Amino acid sequence: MTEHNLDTQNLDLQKEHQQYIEGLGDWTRTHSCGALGAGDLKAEVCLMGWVQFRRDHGGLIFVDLRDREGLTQIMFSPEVNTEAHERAHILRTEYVLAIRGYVRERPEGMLNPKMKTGAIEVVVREWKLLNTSKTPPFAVEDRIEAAENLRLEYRYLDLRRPQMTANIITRHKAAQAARTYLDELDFLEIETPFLTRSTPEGARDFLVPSRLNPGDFYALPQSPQLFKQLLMVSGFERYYQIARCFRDEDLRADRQPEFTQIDIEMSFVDENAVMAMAEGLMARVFEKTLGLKLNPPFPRMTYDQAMLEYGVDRPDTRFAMKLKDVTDIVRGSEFKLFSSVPLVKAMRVPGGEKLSRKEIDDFTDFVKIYGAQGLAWIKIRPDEWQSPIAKFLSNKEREGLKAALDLEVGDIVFFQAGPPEIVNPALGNLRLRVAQDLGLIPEDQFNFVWVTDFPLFEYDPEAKRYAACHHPFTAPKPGDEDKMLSDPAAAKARAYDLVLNGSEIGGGSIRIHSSEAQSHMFNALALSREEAENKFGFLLRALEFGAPPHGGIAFGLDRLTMLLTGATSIRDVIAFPKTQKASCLMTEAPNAVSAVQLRELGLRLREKIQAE
RNA sequence: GGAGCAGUAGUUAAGACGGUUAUAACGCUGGCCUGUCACGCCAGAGGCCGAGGGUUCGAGUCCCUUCUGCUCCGCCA
Repeated sequence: MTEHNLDTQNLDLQKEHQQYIEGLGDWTRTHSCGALGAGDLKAEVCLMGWVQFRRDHGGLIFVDLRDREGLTQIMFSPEVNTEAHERAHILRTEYVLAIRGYVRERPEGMLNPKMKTGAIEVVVREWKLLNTSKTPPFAVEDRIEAAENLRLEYRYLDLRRPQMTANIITRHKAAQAARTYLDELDFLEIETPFLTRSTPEGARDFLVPSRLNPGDFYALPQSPQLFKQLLMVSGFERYYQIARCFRDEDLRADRQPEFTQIDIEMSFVDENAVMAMAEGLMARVFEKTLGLKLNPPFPRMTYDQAMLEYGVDRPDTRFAMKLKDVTDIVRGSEFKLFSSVPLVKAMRVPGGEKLSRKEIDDFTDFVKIYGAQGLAWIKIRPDEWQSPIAKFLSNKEREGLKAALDLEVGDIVFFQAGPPEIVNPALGNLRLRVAQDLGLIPEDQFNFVWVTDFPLFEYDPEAKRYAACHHPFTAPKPGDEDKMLSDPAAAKARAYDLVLNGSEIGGGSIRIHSSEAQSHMFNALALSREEAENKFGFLLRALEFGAPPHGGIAFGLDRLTMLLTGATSIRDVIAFPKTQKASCLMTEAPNAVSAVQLRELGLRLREKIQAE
């Protein structure tokens, strides 16, 4: 969109410089720009890379040459090669060079401690211009200021920035660590189809029209779930795949329409075996990417405990500030709200007494996002409890709260009262928000926790029926089979999520492996035999042919890489991500297609949208 | 489907109550410079103020519509 103006930056000059471009000839790169150090002194080297900065002093020219490994200062001096030095005046940012020269110690006092290779420099004997470059639309460096839409439009330049390069390399290392770990444990990497059958459960499918079957559609997989179970029936015993998955849902800072799972399935195992394997996998990934030693086994927490103490099913355990159910304590309170709702929970914030009215108002607005009506609070001061609701609280209620929450002078207590489906997310998310604002979350800490014993079903108030919480192939906890019909809300699943610093990075379950049990599940879901047959017939038939007990887990590689790199957006760990409207600013996908293409597919657009 | 934030030289931003020729820094171009490292100094070029409409004598500024990016709710088994 700014193409023309961008061209005016140095286009004429760059065109003029193109006459100096040469081929590689017989030159071979000997080192990367991040590799040279004091051990390479006097070595004759050949480097190739991009001009990061040039410092042209007229007499001497310094260039920081960049490749994916790092930066090395190279120096053009007329005393070494007059012609090479003279020609080097044309160098501009992002020009591509090959240089031959020798490594030397920098002169006394000229070391650059900020640079990994700051003790040395390469004196250029001869060089070739491999390519010129337009002036980039934003600086290719880490202290980035460019707006994200510009970065995404010129993604190939954004990826040249050392931080982005490092993120993609970390992602590679994580994937590679997973591959070698699983290979060592005799897992087989098996590909499953991208063009598959739409199963209108769960997320919205991306659909692909079939030219050979006019009117029919493939769906891109939301996950390889059914195929990996079928591979267990096939007897492969241990499968993994670093699998792309597709979901046509709205995007978030940690959600893209296509994302990558480390997808794993095992036969003849229970949940402990899957979890132990997963812990070893995490240990390997953290060792190979960050050089960090983890200490499995990871702590475990039931879903019920997570909801009680953290209000969310993915607790961030790097800090306390646990929620407390105080319903019974304030049951008879004169504060009408507290005595009339099903649930009252409280959260003590140590040192929160210093929060200003403005900050509390902001928190109040924050909980309203989650449907809360307001936010009650009490400041614990030496002389009094300062609060809009203090006057409603009896001495007995005060004593009860004090004991339950271990209240101390200087604290603030926040309350949420209402139905659990509002109280928990409101207070659980407020916990994170407050901790962030007050700096209570320790950085550089990796706290894993398994969340187990998820409910098997959740009630869908719109459809007025129970739906599978995980997916309908998840096995119930032993002993809960009867509850599936008699008390669905109480039935627990053999499902587990791995949570790291409040992010769900993996989840899985032990599956149903008998067709009777699977029929029982469909019964509980009020799915008729015909519906079940229509949607999952192939799986049901497969279960009738000797399916082994099996279960598995899938890790979100993107989210995992976010945590490994400290990236705040999933887009920063994906080479070519989509915007919030699911478009690619670089390729301008999605785009209109020609009338011919539509005709071949037997499709007609409802609203006439002319394709170019 | 909904809420919020943002959009002004290539980039990042400033722009008091609506009032002369829209600022700055970085980048870019030219010149000078043999130890810089985000080199420095001097000079210069560079603008559809996201788009469309309205109010007004007059709009970057006020109003309406719309587009784009970001964050969030819903959604994501």
